[in-house]
Amino acid sequence: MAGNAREPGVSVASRVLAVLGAFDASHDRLTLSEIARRSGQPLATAHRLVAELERWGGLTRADDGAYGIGRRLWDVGTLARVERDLRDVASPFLQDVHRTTRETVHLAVRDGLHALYVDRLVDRTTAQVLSRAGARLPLHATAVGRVLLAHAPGDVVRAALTDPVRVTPHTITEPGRLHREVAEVRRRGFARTAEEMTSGAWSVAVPIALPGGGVVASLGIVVASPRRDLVRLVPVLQVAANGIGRELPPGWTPT
Amino acid sequence: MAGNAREPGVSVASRVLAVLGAFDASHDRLTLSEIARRSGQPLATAHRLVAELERWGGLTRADDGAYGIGRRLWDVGTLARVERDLRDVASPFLQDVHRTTRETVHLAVRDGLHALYVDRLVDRTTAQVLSRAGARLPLHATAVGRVLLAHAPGDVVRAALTDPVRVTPHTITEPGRLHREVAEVRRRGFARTAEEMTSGAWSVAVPIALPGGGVVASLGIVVASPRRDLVRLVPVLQVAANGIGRELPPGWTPT
DNA sequence: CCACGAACTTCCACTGAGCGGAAGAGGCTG
DNA sequence: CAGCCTCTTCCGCTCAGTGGAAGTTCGTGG
Repeated sequence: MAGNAREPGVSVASRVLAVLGAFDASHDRLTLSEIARRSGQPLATAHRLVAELERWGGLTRADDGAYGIGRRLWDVGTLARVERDLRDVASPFLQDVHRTTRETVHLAVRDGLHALYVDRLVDRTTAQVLSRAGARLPLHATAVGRVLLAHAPGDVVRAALTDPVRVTPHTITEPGRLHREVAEVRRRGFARTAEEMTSGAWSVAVPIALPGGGVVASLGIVVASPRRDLVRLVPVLQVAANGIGRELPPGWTPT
Repeated sequence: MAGNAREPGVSVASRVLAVLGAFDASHDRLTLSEIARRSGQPLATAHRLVAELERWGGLTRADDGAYGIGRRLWDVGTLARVERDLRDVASPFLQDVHRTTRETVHLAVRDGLHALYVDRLVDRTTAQVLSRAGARLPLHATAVGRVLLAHAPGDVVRAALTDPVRVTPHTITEPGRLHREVAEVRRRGFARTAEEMTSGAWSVAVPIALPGGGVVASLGIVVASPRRDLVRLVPVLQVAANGIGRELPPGWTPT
């Protein structure tokens, strides 16, 4: 009489992926029950899948019973090709920028309606105000995001600027003003934000374009004080951005 | 009369994982047929799984039809906790070392019988002689590997030094000599290699230990010429390694 | 121009792998 | 020690998954 009312139409593969999807930047350690809840699966089902993933090395279980992403998935992820090309090419330039400015440097691409941070460089002394690599932040409230938006298709811009989230008291959320701001970014070639994503963080960013002209990523810098001369750093970023663009494989596209 | 002779005992989850397992450092782009072959599955089966993975964002398909690891898996991998803690803590120190020496810096942990490179910093100008982050190299032929070996359990040392692979003409492969070398590394606190893994690459490495004493990782530097004074860099590495060890969460362990 | 092969995509009916409710085990708390 | 939580194990029903085969697309060379 074992009960059974299996929800139909759900493939096993998608259940496995739902388990992985239960993890995100703010939930990188989950107990079995949390995984079950977040992936929308019965406990017993989650249990079986999690056990299998753990056996393979995709998940690891800590002493306290919580699961985390395992080494095996880490290194599979490492193989993601395009982000890797970009990171490899960009890495020395990020170091150059960091060396001359001593500030936090960010490299981001657009992923749908988010800025995806593919690399960053922080100073040991600097407060860890911002996103780790792999983080996704809204396009409208970050300098790199605005740059990416300024070079995105019209429908993406419209979607991103419809009902933008207020993140801090300084976040600009009026669509009209954001549209003007984005146009301005396109015109002058760099974006600027002041405490719109994180209190105590000011930022500038420039586009990274291929020699052909397509903008594929954005390079930004974040400082922890409202420096009047932040725009003076723009040329430094531009030199680095040009260098990165030139060294990327010709037809490079994100994803 | 659809034929059917399903191989029993193979779970769907393991099939999905087999697909992911088909990718590795030297096979980061695969066609459907290659995936099917490498994961040991019928083409139709691989096709279905791959399609589902692609829909989720775990794989991406390039214009030429080849599949690669997708963004979604990249960022799930990014969440792997422990390596991330280590990388986050170590990153500024790697930059310090790189800034003062201008040489390639490597951070590795032991994963079974391999040195797993969790981070690296290369100079733009330096020849890209070595491993990317995520690479696994043999323990016996790399400086970081020898350091890790010097602080590994006896059975690991024996396993690693049984029939060691010859990678270059300079690779030391006599087990006896390697055992003595490893003991020497443990005694003097750093390891040194000369073109044993890559021709034209010389290296030194030191252990990263927790305040409690356990060695959890290794920090190394690689140069492209046989500098007599390579050992002079050891103190720099040690300062950085001590700093990393101190900042790691108290009971930190790899994996 | 067509035959051939290789890689990919779609189809479909059979069947065992997966399902999940339930019960049991362990652990913490008041 | 009762109540509550999380985790683990069990098991018989059933539908999701399976994979051979046929169809499609593309490139090659005769």
